[in-house]
Amino acid sequence: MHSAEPRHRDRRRARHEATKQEILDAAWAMVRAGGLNALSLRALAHDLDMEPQSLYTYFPSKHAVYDHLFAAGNRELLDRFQRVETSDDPRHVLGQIAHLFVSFAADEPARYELLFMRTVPDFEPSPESYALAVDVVSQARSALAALGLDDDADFDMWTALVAGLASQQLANDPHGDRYIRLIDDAVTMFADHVFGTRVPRS
Amino acid sequence: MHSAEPRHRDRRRARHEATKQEILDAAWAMVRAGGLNALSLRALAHDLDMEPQSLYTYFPSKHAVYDHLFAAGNRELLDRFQRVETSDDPRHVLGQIAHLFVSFAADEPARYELLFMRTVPDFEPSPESYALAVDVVSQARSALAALGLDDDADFDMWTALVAGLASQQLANDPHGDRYIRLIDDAVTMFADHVFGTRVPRS
DNA sequence: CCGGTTTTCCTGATAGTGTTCGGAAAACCG
DNA sequence: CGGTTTTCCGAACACTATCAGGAAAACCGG
Repeated sequence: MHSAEPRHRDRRRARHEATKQEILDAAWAMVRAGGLNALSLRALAHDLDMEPQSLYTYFPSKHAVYDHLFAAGNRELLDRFQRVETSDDPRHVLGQIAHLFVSFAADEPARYELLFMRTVPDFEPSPESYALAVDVVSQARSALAALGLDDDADFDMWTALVAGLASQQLANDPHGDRYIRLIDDAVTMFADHVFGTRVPRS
Repeated sequence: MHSAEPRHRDRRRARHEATKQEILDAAWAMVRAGGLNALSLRALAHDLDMEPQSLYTYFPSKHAVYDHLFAAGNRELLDRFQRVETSDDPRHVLGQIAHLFVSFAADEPARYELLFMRTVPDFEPSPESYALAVDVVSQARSALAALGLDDDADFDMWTALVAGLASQQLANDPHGDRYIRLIDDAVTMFADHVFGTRVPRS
């Protein structure tokens, strides 16, 4: 079984993909430094010692760059999901997921905003990238289903709670842990609710 | 006790404020129709049959327009807060607040985004407008305190929960009620948690 | 009604954005 | 070396917010 394409194509593609990655790296750096909307093709080209128009050799538009960042972000999140340890204690699993998610947000606010808030005007992910986002959701959904939570309402409640903690953390205390430290309590609250346990308060 | 300023000043100010309001109305319409970032000074001026530069007679910048919308939004929200009925049942009060807030978001997504998400690049409210936003928060805080919830952690948990419901509603089902119908359940969950009640599930 | 003051408005220009076109330059490989 | 493909850039377009200066208009006291 051999490739139908000549090898020099591969090498060209390799170079192409290489500089494409350079552009994406520079884009990440720019976005990390100045926020999602600080991404400018002119500044990006300047950082890479080229003219802005040259970027169009690698990406058909600025939104396409965002789209790649979007896809990469979802892959990273999906990857972290895979690392969740299974456990007999549902609360332990829920706690891991919540921490995973809020940490993902706090680690790089811009990335979280790109994936979950509509911070970039008019940006919509491509079908392929959107599929990754759907994967993330279904991953979470099946993780909860494995705990016996197969009701849609329970899932929606869970996502609202966790997303609420994440976005409040970013908005009100981006460098602190004001909402992060509420996570365990939130997990308890949610678990008590869906599993039905007595909750006397000290 | 008479005014120190001559009357013609008042009349000029009146006209000034009148067209200022016209601009804001047109801005609301534009934002309502096409989202927060659809606000363009050129289009705005066109709608009002004037040149874009003339707008600068009434607002020093585009952000100043946003700022007025921001302030008006906060006043509206504050107003709705005032309408909350007092009750012996804390859950009833919490339910009202939650519904109030999520409805406020669902009624006009753009307004909610302006107040609570950072959808407009580089926009920051003026000190006066920000003071209104602080008022909203302290209003909510004292409403919860009146129910015996004077712990900061409880308040943060509450805002995270409600904000999570609101933002998920806007993001995933803007024209439906997928998260709105979870509100009562969310209130129960929160109340059970903070007040410590038994919650067996059917 | 007139004259001076104030307010409003527009013409023209600046600097910035993403993007398209067309051709030159460079890289590549048989 | 020759021909093909890929990469790059100069010029230009359409759009954005905004600034400067002067003309037009509104206003009001005399």
